[in-house]
Amino acid sequence: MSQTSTDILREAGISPSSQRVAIAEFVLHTGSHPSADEVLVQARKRLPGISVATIYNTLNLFVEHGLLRTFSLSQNHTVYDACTDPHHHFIDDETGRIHDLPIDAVRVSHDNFDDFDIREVQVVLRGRTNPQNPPAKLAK
Amino acid sequence: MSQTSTDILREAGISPSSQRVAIAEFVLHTGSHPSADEVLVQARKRLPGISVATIYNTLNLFVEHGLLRTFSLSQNHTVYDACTDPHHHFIDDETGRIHDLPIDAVRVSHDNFDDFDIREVQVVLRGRTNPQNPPAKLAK
DNA sequence: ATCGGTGCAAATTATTTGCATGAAT
DNA sequence: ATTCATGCAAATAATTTGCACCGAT
Repeated sequence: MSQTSTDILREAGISPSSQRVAIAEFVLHTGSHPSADEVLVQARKRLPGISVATIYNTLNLFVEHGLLRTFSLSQNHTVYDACTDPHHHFIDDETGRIHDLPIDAVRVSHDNFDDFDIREVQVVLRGRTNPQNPPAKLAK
Repeated sequence: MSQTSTDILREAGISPSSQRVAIAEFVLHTGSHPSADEVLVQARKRLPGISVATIYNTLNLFVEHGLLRTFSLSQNHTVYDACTDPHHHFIDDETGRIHDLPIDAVRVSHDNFDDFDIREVQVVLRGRTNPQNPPAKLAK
């Protein structure tokens, strides 16, 4: 980690309270796409008393300051994605797990629409994760 | 309308109770992408006493039987989309309104992934709706 | 009378609001 | 002493569960 969470928060213009650092420590450095609930569990490992409301408010704050992006999946799951390089997503139908795909693995082109000014293109691929992978990858 | 809601429900293997018909009547025929709440309002116009739980349970039932698809937008909004022809979506940043795009207005190609078996490709474009349209379209 | 299907009240889960506390001037 | 930021309890909104009722056998 080249920069501490505290530094990242300061640079984003957020004052680094202990609660915020506890949350940042996990959510800005995980490759997973955690829900608010998962963030709560991890943050409590560092700061046991932290409240649910603070998790939500802090995650919203991070989103407003561009440190995170929300990603709204099927019904009951809003998920947070650390804003690193742009990428696309694959969602496993069975487990719901989200995998990042390199941006250039998916190409999109579209017509010009008179009525729409397009700012962002979001591609979600869905399907199954193959059990019979290249064996090397299965090694544990 | 070539087929009544009752017929559609029967064909899908759902017995057409009055509540279900009241919901189907709106949600299977609207071009909009209503939330559960909007469905509630419309269904109550036909059947004033219908409960919120019935709306949710019925919408879930329709989804299971392939009559609807859910579409999960930013945080607090799950929305239902009648399963007609495949299409993509444009979401207005300001209003949150969803517009359908013809399927062939967007082209996607992607690498073959060893690990993933892709069943569905979902493209969401986001941005602003242009106020300065071809004037004809603005006429009211 | 029993059983499966239906609808809804109540319970649960997710998220936001508003206020109490503390730090900075 | 006043102001503003912060965190959290409580309120609200969204969704699911489980049971009571009704119609068919």
